[in-house]
Amino acid sequence: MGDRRVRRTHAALQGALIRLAEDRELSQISVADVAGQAGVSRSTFYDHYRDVHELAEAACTGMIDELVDVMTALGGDHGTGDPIGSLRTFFAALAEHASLYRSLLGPQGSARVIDHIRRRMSAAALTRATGGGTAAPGDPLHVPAAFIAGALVGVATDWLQRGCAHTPSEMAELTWPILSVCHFGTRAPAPRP
Amino acid sequence: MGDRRVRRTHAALQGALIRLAEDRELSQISVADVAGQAGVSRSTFYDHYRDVHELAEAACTGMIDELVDVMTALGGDHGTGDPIGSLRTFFAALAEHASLYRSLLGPQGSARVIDHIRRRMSAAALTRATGGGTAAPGDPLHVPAAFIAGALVGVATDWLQRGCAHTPSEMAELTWPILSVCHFGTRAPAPRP
DNA sequence: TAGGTTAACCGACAAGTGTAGGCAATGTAG
DNA sequence: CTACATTGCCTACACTTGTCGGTTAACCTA
Repeated sequence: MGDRRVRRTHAALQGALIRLAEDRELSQISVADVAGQAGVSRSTFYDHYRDVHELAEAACTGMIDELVDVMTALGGDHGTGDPIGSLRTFFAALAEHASLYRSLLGPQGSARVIDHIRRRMSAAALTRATGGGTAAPGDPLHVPAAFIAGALVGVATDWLQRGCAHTPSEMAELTWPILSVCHFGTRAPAPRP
Repeated sequence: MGDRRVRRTHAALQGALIRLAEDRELSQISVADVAGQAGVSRSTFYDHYRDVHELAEAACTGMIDELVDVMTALGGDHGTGDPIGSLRTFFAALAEHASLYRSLLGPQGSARVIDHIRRRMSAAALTRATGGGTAAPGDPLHVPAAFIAGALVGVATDWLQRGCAHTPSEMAELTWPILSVCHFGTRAPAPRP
């Protein structure tokens, strides 16, 4: 199990895609491009991934931990931790590879990657909301989790598409006032009459 | 101007795509499929649209008015109107063409369509926030607009992917408590100390 | 209705996609 | 170290994609 050749090929393909997606739109990257950049034959690509989108999903799983962490680090109602600092880390991680994320999340990007990132962030928020426990498939807590995850993905995408007009710190300061009032850390949010 | 043939071909292609996307994933729909279903030659397709994603974007622009309207209809801080009713309309419009929207917004969907819907909803929210005026490119109000738009797209996508487990009314009731506290109708949101 | 305009179709082309079978090199287990 | 299993590569194939000119027919305007 865990053949060394497989790990090498996976790393080569994922690295090649990341490199290419930094100066080109994802839709303009062909399987042949990736295989060539990775020094791997085209048929080998298909031995591991079905298409470019599947590779992109695999490639970003190793990159988005910093993005997902923001969901668990956010204090929510409890006021613990440093939520603005977490948000700054979130936006800084995006800025670190701005052109890459713009290529993946923008209009020419991949619905698969967008869905994957949103899903992981939503799952993290849900885990936090249930206090580490697991939620039933029809649990209403899925709604606030998807709400927050989608909101942050939306803000991030909008920010990247505008060329990162604000600094990560400014974005954190602008986002927190809205996010803080979205009670997503409690099981029974109290409706406002 | 406005050649009748062009309108007919556009309608035929958009209708064909909508029909096909209702029982197949968007990624499994080829240009030849759409052209055949529309009774149009393949080269004619390329005379009007660059690829399936561009057609999908055009096809949904005529469908998402009900989705966009929720942004302007939401009362926000003013408490005017019937926000829960607007949200119900929003989710009901999604449910009306559930399999189509699932095909467009899901992992096998189109980043172009996702981005387009989010952008239009964000623009509507921004217009409402500025009271009908126009916002500068770097205006901080872009952040809450993108926040709300992304949140609703996220909730909608999550709901569709779970097979619409709740009714539109339930979704409206679940979404409103979170959405209502996100002050997006005022120019100067008051930060919480 | 007669005219020029232009959309739609056709055929063909290079390039990319996805799949299959066979072969050589590498890795792992014994 | 040896033997077996697996990986990666090569070749080849049918198919799709995106783009050309050139032709026919429909459309708008006057």
